[in-house]
Amino acid sequence: MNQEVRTRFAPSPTGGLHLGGVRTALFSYLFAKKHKGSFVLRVEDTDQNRYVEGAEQYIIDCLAWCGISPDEGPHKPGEYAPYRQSERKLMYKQYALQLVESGHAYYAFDTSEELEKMREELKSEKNPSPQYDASHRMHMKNSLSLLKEETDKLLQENTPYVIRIKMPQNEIISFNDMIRGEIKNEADLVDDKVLLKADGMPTYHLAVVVDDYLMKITHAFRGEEWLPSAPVHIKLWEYLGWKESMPQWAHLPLILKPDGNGKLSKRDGDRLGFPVFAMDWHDPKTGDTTKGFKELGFLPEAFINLLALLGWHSGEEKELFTKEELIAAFSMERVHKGGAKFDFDKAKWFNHEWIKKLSDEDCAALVKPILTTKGLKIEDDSFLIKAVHLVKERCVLLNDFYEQSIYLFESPFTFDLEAIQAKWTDEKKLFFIDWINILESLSVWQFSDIETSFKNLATEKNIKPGELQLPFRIMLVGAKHGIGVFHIADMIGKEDTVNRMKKVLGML
RNA sequence: GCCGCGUUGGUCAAUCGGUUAAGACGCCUCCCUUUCACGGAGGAAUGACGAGUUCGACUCUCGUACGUGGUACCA
Repeated sequence: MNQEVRTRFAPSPTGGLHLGGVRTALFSYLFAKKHKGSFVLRVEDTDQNRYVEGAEQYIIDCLAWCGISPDEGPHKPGEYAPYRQSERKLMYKQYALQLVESGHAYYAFDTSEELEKMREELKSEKNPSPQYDASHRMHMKNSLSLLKEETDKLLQENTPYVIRIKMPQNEIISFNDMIRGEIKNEADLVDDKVLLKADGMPTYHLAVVVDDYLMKITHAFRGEEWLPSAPVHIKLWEYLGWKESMPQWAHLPLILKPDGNGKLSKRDGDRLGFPVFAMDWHDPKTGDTTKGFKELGFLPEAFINLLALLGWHSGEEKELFTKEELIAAFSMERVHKGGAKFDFDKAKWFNHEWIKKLSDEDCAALVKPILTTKGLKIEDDSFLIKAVHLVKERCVLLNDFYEQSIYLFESPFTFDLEAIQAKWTDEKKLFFIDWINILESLSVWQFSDIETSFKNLATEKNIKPGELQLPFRIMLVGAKHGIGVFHIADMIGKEDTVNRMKKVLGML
């Protein structure tokens, strides 16, 4: 069977897009592209209580930023539209009813109070979470326990109901996971999950099966947290008569918090000072903004690169991959089973490497808006490109370019005079006075002439050039950091160089 | 509680029965640079535990421990 590979990313639009979500999307994308297939975005908005305004567009924006845009989705309808589950509401009901008719599902009329009462009464130390399953369903109010006339009457009276799957008894449900191999579950241990809610919306369980079938999904990737409900989905595929078309499942390992154990949450990011969302998320309900990798100064190339290496490994020593290289190298056999702790230091290392790989021109284009919003005036793009070239290797995040290059654009306001005064002498002062005269007489202002005149004069005055470089640096930068001093002088020009020198000389 | 999944240095990880158990991040030392980085050279640091299979086990099997996920009319 040479059918086209189709994978999907199916998030629910309830808030910011988590690292783990992006990685699931990334792996689905890489797998699809590796096999020349399609990657679909399906919005799982079946819980109307959790719907958050703007979250869907935000997800689309995040994927676009990462460079893993879906081939089909609500924003780009293909032949399986609509891609929003709320808009497919009516389709699900017919399948739920089909299941009732074939005896694999049933109506349940229990109110939430009754369910709660059942759980409360059955709860014991040995069984802290009683389930709605074969052992109890005949004691509940449903079309299995009720007479047919009673059920019909309730339905005619428009009594609210849900449709639940009737899980089989004495059966081992097994399936093959692409990452974990054969997974077995005892059907008796799985409860009769709700398929169709009282509001007519499907639950995830029904919707994921129906949509994966209708959208011809061939490989379904999702987080490990779905493993326990997989048997329900397997039975659904079977009961609906679609078993031959069931996608291959892959349950991805979790991304864990760096300290301790457990799933990485937004709270961990806040606590430990790093983002968890791909891009800034503005919560319309609380008005809060949560920082994203993009706004912190990450490159999308670095972001997907680091995510790909969290749970997957090529087997070779190479760690830096472009998206195309990831597509070429990706394989499910090399995806890990165990969860990976997120390491922000390593994440920053990836970004640093990617910044160094970026061309000066491309880098400058990304840096320009950052510098201008922080108040720097950039009149000349070629100057910016030169500046970027000079400071690039010391910037880990795009935002670092501001403090690493500000002295190329503006004169410093504060000076670390102590650093000069510690070893200051009259001879050194005379040196700078004489050197200013020489610099002012230079007809051409260029790196090599500046450096040569500096060294020649130092030799002439019998002072070690190194002893003079630190004071010179403080005059130009204000502090003990930055690129080579003669490069700075070259960049800021004769007038500015001399002015900065005179200003500090006057302070000593 | 029950069920599922997992477990190689601090972290990411290679190894698909035989190696001195790679490499990267981070950390430490030194060199380069009289700034800060980059770069270079070194260093410390790993198979949860117990059985079994085998000539031989990090690799296979079982058990234990630990961790984690699930146990909703949320996904």
